[in-house]
Amino acid sequence: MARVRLIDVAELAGVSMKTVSNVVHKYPHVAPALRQKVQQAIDDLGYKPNLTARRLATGKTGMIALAIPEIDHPYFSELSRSIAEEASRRGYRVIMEQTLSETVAEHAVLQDREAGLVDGVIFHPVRMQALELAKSQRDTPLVLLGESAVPVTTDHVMIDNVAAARDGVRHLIALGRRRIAFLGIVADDITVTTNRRLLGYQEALVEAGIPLDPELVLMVPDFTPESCSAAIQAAIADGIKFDAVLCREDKFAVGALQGLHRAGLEVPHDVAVVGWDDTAVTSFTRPTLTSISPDKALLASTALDLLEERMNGHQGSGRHRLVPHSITVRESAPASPV
Amino acid sequence: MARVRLIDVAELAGVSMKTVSNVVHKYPHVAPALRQKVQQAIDDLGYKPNLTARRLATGKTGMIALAIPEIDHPYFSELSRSIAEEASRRGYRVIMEQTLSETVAEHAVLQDREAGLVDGVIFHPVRMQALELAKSQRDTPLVLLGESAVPVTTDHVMIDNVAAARDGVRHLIALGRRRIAFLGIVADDITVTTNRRLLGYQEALVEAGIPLDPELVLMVPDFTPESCSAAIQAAIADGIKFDAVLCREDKFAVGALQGLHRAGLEVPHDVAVVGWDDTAVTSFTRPTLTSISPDKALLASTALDLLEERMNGHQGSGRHRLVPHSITVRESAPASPV
DNA sequence: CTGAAAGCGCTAACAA
DNA sequence: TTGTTAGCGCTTTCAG
Repeated sequence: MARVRLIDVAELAGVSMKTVSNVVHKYPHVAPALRQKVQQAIDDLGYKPNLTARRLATGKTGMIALAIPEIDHPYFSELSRSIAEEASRRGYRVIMEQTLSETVAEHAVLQDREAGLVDGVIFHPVRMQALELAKSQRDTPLVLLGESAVPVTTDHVMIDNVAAARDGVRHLIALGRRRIAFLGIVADDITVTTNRRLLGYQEALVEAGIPLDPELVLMVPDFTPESCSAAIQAAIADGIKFDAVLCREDKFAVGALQGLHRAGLEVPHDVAVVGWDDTAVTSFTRPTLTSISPDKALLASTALDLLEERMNGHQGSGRHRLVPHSITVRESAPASPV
Repeated sequence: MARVRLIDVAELAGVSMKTVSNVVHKYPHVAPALRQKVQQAIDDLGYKPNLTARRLATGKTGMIALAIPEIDHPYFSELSRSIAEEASRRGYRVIMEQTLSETVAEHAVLQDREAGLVDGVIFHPVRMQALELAKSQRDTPLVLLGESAVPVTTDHVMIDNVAAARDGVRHLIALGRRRIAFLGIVADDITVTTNRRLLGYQEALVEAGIPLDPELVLMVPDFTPESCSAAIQAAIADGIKFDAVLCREDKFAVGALQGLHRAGLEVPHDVAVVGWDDTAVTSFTRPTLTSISPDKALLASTALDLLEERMNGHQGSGRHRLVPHSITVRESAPASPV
């Protein structure tokens, strides 16, 4: 069954392509009789416009690319959902690009691999540096997410990680905790994100007059909950005392919870735990997890706002938007002292 | 900065478009000197082929659509990752289509694929019936996932849900459990999937000579863990006795674990729990979750195998592939009796 | 309000 | 081995 084209419809209806096109686009000024006839022909033939051809003609693809490290990481899958919904609300389709945090894959995103494929790109880099990003010549609009790289030249959306970490620690301090650990620094992966969060953690401590204790900044070999659990247990075995843990992401907090449980400590009674990202896993754990919560929906819509402006020709220099965060209180670090 | 086109490169290099095209496509029979010169021009101009134009000319889009209910459901996000990786390995990009389990959105998936946007579609329906799917006009290859609708006319990949449920129950029986509950039937949402799993559950019971007890088939109002927790607690409050629960998905099992804990029961000692899908959450819970594990990677590659064959012109009738499953044993239902 | 025709950028058959 | 050119299917001036 060969595809039916615009011109086939035109012939059947005995009109020109333009008229068919007008009907397809619901252009108002078409004689009712003609519209009728054309619509009939469209239905009879089962005509569907070829989007690729339309794109070539208009220059707009109606698609955006979303490039993230991992589709199945809780934070990114939730963020993807927000972005996908927001995009579809605005009439865009989204093509998924998974970088797996690999440098080559991230470069590929910037190489305009999507040349002419998408109208714009939303990219959450983790490896690329601001400088590299700034240097890359692109002609497809780009909006950056996250804080790994913040080149002044490019539009960017993120939460204030320093402030958020500070808020998390303040919450813990309000609970009466003084020995607050930070989990964790991933070996060989000192990302900007981690640094920002660590900085906020330290600021809040200093602000409260609590001396910084380097041994409270825990190291982990990788990003798995298991490693975090082991790190917590090791710290306890080493005699390091702490009554709270601020975790750099929910999965770390999951590991912390497990490690604490195995060590025979009770959360939040003995140790309070705060996660980060407020993903669905926060309600899967025991106890449920208090977590720092970036406003993902707003993040998505802000990113799309900026991107759409660029796609519509906005030419100014890089804009930077801070999206609000909050802290969702659950059992692992309740609202008031236990 | 206007986009640079093939013809611009050709002019700069002083050759024809065809030669440039040959270089771009790494066609071997090009005089080295020319290749050199053309490559130079490409680099100087920063030429990137316009994929949309290429598509119009070739008729291949190099893209497939992946239509799933929810991007951020653990099972679907993990499946998406497998599919995205497999697709990219084969040179396809994937565009994400989220149906949110809505009938209109599912119909849109089938309309869309007529639009020349993608070369093929992988679709996990939950609302559409086999009949509707079978009726739909098709000129874009389609592969179905899941068991909601299994029209004989369409390629299809799934696991044997009846057998998998049977295996789950057998595992529980081997643990010495006799009062095995099924969680759960979602009100107003009697899907085929649930039915298959329920059937396997019943078969295994019958096979073991355990009488079926309708009150052990638990109802839940919706898909949240909270509702499952409540359902479990309500059952216990009603005096229903059980020593094991087979759950129709991991999130239900998470809820079961919470409900059991709140009711003061210990897992697996008092009640053993088996989840379904073997998603990452299985290791986030306490205790960790034994779960029925579909081979997601194989599911992804099988779906792409079928789809690629169709895209390459295969015309036979619908093929149905069963992908193996296993049961990943963790703490909630260990390998041997406790 | 409708028709004719010139692109959009690339591919591929056919020539040279 | 390289050049020419006719499409791919739709949009969009510009006439009529």
